[in-house]
Amino acid sequence: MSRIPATERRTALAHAALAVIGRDGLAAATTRAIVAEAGMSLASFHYAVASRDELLSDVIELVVAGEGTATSESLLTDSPDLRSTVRATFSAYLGLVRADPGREQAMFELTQHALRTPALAELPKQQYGSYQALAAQLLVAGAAVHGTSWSIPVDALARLVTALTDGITLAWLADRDDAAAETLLDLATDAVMTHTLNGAPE
Amino acid sequence: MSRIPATERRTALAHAALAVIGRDGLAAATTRAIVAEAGMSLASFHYAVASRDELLSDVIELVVAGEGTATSESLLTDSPDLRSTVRATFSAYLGLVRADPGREQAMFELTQHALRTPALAELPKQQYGSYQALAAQLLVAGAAVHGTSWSIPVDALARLVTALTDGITLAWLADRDDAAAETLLDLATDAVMTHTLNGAPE
DNA sequence: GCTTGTCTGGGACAGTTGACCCACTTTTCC
DNA sequence: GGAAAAGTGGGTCAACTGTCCCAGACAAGC
Repeated sequence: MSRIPATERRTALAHAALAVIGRDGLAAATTRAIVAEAGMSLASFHYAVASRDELLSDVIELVVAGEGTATSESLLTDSPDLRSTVRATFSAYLGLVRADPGREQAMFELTQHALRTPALAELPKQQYGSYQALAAQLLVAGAAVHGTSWSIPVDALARLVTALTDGITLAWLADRDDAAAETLLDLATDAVMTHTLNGAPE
Repeated sequence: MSRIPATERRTALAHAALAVIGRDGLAAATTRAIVAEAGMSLASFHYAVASRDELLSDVIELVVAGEGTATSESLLTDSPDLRSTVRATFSAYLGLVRADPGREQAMFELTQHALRTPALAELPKQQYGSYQALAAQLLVAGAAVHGTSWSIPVDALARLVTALTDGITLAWLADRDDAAAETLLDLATDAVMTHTLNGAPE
């Protein structure tokens, strides 16, 4: 193993941990599994980071910073009207979930674990703030493209969008029912489109 | 410890496990913690159940059977109109979450663990089927009381309601923002009311 | 060139966990 | 009443986990 400064090792470990969690789950992300994924020796772990929980904190910060979450570029499409845009964005998101279910499940597992761990209890708040900020950004951009705006505060609508995507994801993870998921995407689109300035859900 | 038949011990262990998971999380629900909660000796555990995962399977079946989930009686209220009923039911649900956050978190943890465990992988499908059936039941009952019905299949609407409640719960668990949760309840109500026969969301 | 500080590898340790074994007691049933 | 079955308790085991230690290798600065 070549010599790598501790700070670099730290971020490499966080990335490795995220990979392991996505593939095998949080419970399988032991210190040994993480260093194996990163190609390091076990001693490097505690040289770079004080404890496993501290590394998990780094992992969540990684998620908050946007990695692990989809970027707005990958979700925002150009469609003839706002309704199509919203629907296409929901659809693109579901596509990401279906392409890598483990990664999305990793987000839930990290949240649940952080909520149960006093030292990490503040992180889910940031995590969901990050999600909602992404949703808000997409909502503003989508409305702007089609020269419209929303009839209620974007923050409130962003929270709705985040709740919907979480719910859509959990339901699909549980039963993998593609048809039902598509129908739910339609309803989610309706729910958002109710709050356009012109008001008409059609 | 008095003598108890193995089948009774098995259900008692499942209830104890659910209590431990709700209080301390799934990771803390070790065989020793569970038997301590149930007031049994460790040997009784493996006499009543073959493995820890088998007991967790029982726990999820408990959830599917309705325990751990709110009953429709506790959620269905009588309100002057359908919109008020829907809104009050959402509100009652959020009240349950706020009263015992750990219990609702336990549901998520059980789902995530089951999804990662091949032997339990089928259970989340039943779990979410159970949630959606409860939602469908509430939707039908609510519409019937006010002499209306829904403009789309109840199953599809039930999936939307379940997705919304999951999303509302996760967001509240993460940031404990009561005001934002109330606003989100309004939007969730709008999303459901869009699909009444008369159509008007007002 | 040599000292100082940074990094690395292998090994070790204590604690916890799921599982299990065996001797014992209690119930059941003939 | 006695044999068979059912249930109980304590102790034990191997595996795994997070953490740490220490001897050595490398890089940087004087």
